[in-house]
Order: sequence, then structure tokens, then C-alpha cells
Amino acid sequence: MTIKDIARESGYGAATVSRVLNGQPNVSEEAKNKIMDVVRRNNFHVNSNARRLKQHSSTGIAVVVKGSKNMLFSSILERLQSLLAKTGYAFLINYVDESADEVLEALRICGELRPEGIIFLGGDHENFKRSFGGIGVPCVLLTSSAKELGFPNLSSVTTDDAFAAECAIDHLVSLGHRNIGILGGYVEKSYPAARRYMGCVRAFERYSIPADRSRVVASKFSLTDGYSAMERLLDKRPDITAVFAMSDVTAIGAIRAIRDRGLRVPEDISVIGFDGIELGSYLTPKLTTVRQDGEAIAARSVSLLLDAIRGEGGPAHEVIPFRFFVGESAKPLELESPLLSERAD
Amino acid sequence: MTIKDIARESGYGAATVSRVLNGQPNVSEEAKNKIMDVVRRNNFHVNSNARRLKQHSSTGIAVVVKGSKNMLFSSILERLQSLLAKTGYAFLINYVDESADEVLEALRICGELRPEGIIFLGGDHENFKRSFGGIGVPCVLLTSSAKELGFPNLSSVTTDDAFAAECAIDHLVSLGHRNIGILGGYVEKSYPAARRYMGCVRAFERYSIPADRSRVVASKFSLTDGYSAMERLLDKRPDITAVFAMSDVTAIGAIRAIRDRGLRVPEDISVIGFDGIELGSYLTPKLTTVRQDGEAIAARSVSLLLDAIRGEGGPAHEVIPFRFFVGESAKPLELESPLLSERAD
DNA sequence: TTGTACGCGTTATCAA
DNA sequence: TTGATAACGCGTACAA
Repeated sequence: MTIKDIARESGYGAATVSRVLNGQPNVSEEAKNKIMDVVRRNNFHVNSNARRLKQHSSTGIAVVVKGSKNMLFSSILERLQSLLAKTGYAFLINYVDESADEVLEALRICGELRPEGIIFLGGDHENFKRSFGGIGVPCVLLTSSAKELGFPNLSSVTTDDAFAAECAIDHLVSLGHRNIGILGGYVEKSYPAARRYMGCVRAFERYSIPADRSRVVASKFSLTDGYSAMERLLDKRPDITAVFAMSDVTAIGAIRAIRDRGLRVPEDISVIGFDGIELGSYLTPKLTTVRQDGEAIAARSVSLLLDAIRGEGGPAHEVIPFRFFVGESAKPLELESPLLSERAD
Repeated sequence: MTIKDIARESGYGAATVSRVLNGQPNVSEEAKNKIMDVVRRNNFHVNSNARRLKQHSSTGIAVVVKGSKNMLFSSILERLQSLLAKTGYAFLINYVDESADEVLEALRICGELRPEGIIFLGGDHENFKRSFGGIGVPCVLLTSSAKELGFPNLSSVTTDDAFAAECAIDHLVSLGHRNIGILGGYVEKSYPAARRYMGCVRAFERYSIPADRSRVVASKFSLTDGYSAMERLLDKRPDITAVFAMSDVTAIGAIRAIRDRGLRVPEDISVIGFDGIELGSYLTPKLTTVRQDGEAIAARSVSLLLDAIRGEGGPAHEVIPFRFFVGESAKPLELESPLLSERAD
């Protein structure tokens, strides 16, 4: 069943049928009625492959998600979906491994599926520098600023990672901690990890705490990687009294590792996370964390992308405010803790 | 950039390029190498719209996810994605609200995008009965058996929900509990919820425990709904000593509610979940739960769907084995607990 | 082993 | 207001 069949059966030409189906002007009411009648009778739908082939695009927006274990990404993804559903765009999700090249993947998607725009959920600046030039459609990068990259078709929406991390360290220091471990992403590769680390260093400098790389362990953002990163940290620096984890899932993995060593959170080690996933406040202790505003990030991203697709406005780089959430997983350092003296033996 | 460009640049004809790109025989090694060289240099990808137009196939495989808060779904989804990525199918995810009609949504998707097959992650039998007849492509329903529905193009992959729930109750009873609450899905609407409830009733009957609806509270599968369901349960039946939650996220929400009432898990109230999400064993106490084998469910679903798309074999209804995971969130009932007598006052 | 040429179903252009 | 026709990029008989 094609447009030609409809044409024959309705007594009109294929072009007129096409015009009717696309709601174009210059069609008589009579033609419209007759044709729609035949269309409905045959339960006909246009072949979207042919349509897209002709129109050099699809009606879809592709989303490339880097690292699928990150619960913040899940919630942003869900929000994006519901926002885009209203616009009538199809929604093509592609997960890539945290160590994969998301821009090459996007290039493949562009070649194959011809989306009208792409949203990157996480991304590595190196990959963008290397290959983003080959992408022609409007894109938005989330959780990592693309300002310095300077591509005309790449916007970004981020949290102020450096400042947020600084707040986290401030909080720990204000509780009396100076021996602070950092569980992070890969600073050399991940922009947000680098920014968050920079914020930590800035805070350390203000308090004259040596920014000692032996207290930093890099890991992917997942429960299991958080767990093993914390194990390594405890091996390297058993003297730490507090940990800043660069994602909530990392923090949750870390808390399990701390407990499996027979230590308590927050009595022996305070933990601060980053992201502010819903789950955090269901845990005991409630996770102290930096709350990124996932809803606003999703909303602004969609707005920027749709504007760009419509050709309105150039690339923009927005920073969404965060909030520091004080839970129960970080508490004042007790200098005379019996456990501390034990461990000093 | 089309195969004609590649043909010109490599000195071969378009047909040969096409043959190389599709791994067909009757191409010289030399041609293969030269052509692939040009392809890689130009980062060329075939236009899937044109390919599919020609091959009379369509856009890919659609996935309709019912209720996005369910972490088991997230992990199955991720697994599906990576399995389907290898097959070269595009992957179209659509989330619908837990109260929406997923079959109507699928009908819309069929008309617009012409997927070759659909995977339903969760689904309501009523909706299938009402409208599934309009769907022509092969489908697989996950986590809910479609056997009784009897559609020729609808397979299903499930866990034995009734038996699994029975095991959970068995475990609680073996720990001495008889006053057991149930936090469930909507038994009238959700097939798995109904099956799990049936398993509970069956176990109750074996132990001559009255299957009392006052100890059952229905809720969606999410943290916040688990929380409020548990609150209602505690209001209605403050005498319960154990709870079986029909999903892990529900259980996690419930645990928070229990603690916010000043009670302890598992000392005052034992909790068993359902699903076996990775997170469960990172919590304290580790969640006792029924582990559904998400990986196997995803793998079998893809296999059944691809077979059906190839026209091999009729609808199948598979049951994937589960495992009961004994964590720390359910413990033996202490009859002489001081708290119990307190509450008996 | 390779190339030419046609058709897949649609939309856009132009002429009627 | 309509219809004939030429693309869109690919796969594949068929011919070479």
C-alpha cells in the first residue's frame, strides 16, 4: 500500500495525495475528503523511510549517553524523553561505554539515521576536539561545558562543578576535617571530574591543606567502581577522616567499602556525594551531597536544541544553579575518637 | 557523501562498494581493501533510510517502557541496548507513565516509525486485550506473561512471580513471622503484581495465616510510592513484624518510612524486596530479595524477537529462573522483643 | 570479478 | 487546483 495506490483508488494523482497527507495548502476540500477517506479505509500510513530519504533527515533527536550506571543520567534521560515526546520528535537513545568515543558514535548515528539534533549526556573534550567538526546538526552537551571548544553548532548546559566541589570541601573543613580523600572521575579525560578536582584544590589552598595526589583515586561513576576506589583509598591513606565522591553512586559504593572494613559512616569517615539523586535521601545515613538540578538541565537543553534546530540563536553555554544538601553522611570530626587512636597504633 | 562518491574515489563501481559494505562474496581482496580504505578515510556510513527503503524493512526496534522509576527496567534496558546494537537495529525507547496505555502508544509508534518489532518493558493485560489486535509486527512482553492472551505475534519472557513471592513468604515464615504486610503493585491492573500476590496467598494458606487484605497496600514501583505505602501500612497495621515489597525500590522506600517512624530494620520489622537490583547489596542492611535474572530476560527477549522478525517459530512464553538472595534485611522474629511488648501496650 | 541501470515510496518542481 | 516527473541513496538483476 503506497501513496500511488491511494492515488489510483481516490482518482487523484500521487502529488495531491502527498499534499493532503502533509496538510499542505492548495488542495480542494473535496480532494482532501475523498483522499482521507481512502487513507482511513485502508489504514494507510506514509512510509517514513521514503519520506526521510527524500527529506534528508529524520524527525528524530538522538541522545548519546556516556556511561549507563550514572543514576543522574537516568533521571535526566527520563525528563528529556517526556519533554521531547510533546514536540513529536522521535527519541533515539544510544548508550556508549564510559571509555568509548561518543563523538565517533554520534558520527555513525548521523550518517545512518540522520537525526535533526543530538544531545550528549556526558562527553570527553578530547573526543570533541578530534572529531566533532564532522557533525553538522545542532548539538547540546550536558554536564560538561563546551564553551572553550567554540563549535558553532554545539551548546552546553552544566552545573558549576568547580564551585560545587569547593562547597563540598568547605563543608568538610568546617566540620573539622583536613584529611580528606577524593574519589573522582578521570581528571585527564572527564571535564566535570577535572572541574570538580580544581574546585577541591582551590578549597585546599584556601585552608592551606596540601593538595596531595595520594589522597585521590580515580574511578568510573558506578557502584562497583566506587567500592573498589574506596578500597584503594583506604589502603593508600588509612588516615583519612572524610571523603568527597564525585558522584552519588560512587559515594554509595564507597560507603559499602568503608563498612566492609568495619568502619562507620559518618562516625569514622564522613562522606559527601555529588549529583543529588533521589535515592540519596532514602539511605541511612541520608547522603550529604551537591544537588544538580536535573530537571532544569533537561529543560534548558531541550529548549536550546529546539531553538538551534529552528535556526534561532547561536550556541549558548548555560550554567544551572546547584544546591548543597546537608544530609547525615558527614559529621564533625571528633578528635578524641577512640577509633582514631586505635588506628594510630 | 554517498556510495557513488566512494565508488568514484576508489575507482570502482557503486555496486562493488555496496557489496563490500554488506560483506557479500564475489569481491576481490584488493577491491575490498581499497574501498574500505576510502570508506574509513571519509568516515562514511550508509544511509539507513535509503537502505531500508530498498529493503522494505524499517527503522528499528521500538521499546516501550512502562514506568521509568523501576531500576530493574533500567538495567534490562541497558542490556537490551547492547544486545541490539550488535545486530545493527536502531533502538527507539519510549517511556510511558505507569498509568498510561502502552499499547495505544505502541500503535502510534507503529504508524509513525514502522519498527520491525516492539519490546514492551512491563504492560497491562487489559490494554493488550483491548488494542493489541491492531499491531502487526512481532512483539515481546517482558516481566508479564502473555500466554493467556493468545496473540500470534506476541511472545513473553517472565520470572515465575507467584513461586518467587511464595519463596519470599516462606522465608519470612521460617524466620517466625506470621504478621506479614505486603507492599504491592496494583493487583487488578498489573499482571506481575497479581501473580506475586497469588503466591503470597498460596503461602499464607499453607501456613494457615489469614490472607487479610488489610495488610496489603498497593503502590507504584518507586521510592516515594514505597515510602507512602509503608506509612499507610504502619497506620493500618502497626502490629506487623515483616513486610514483603513487590519491588526493591518499593522496599527501599519502605525502609526509609520504617526508620522515620523510629523503628529499625530488621530488628523491629523485616523487609524483603523483589527484583535483585545491584544497589540492594550496597545498602545496610543488605536487601534480602528475589533476584530476577535481568541479563537472561534481556537476552531471551532479543532472541525471541529476532526469530519472530525472521519469521522463524511462533510465539513463545518463557519463564526465566530466579534466585532468592538472603541479605540482612530480614531476621528471625524475637518474640520477647522489648519493643513488641511496648507496642502491645 | 565488476559495472550499468532500474526501482523502492516519497516529496518538490514545474507545467498544465 | 492538479498531475507528471525527477530526484533522494541504496541494493541487485543482468550484462560484461
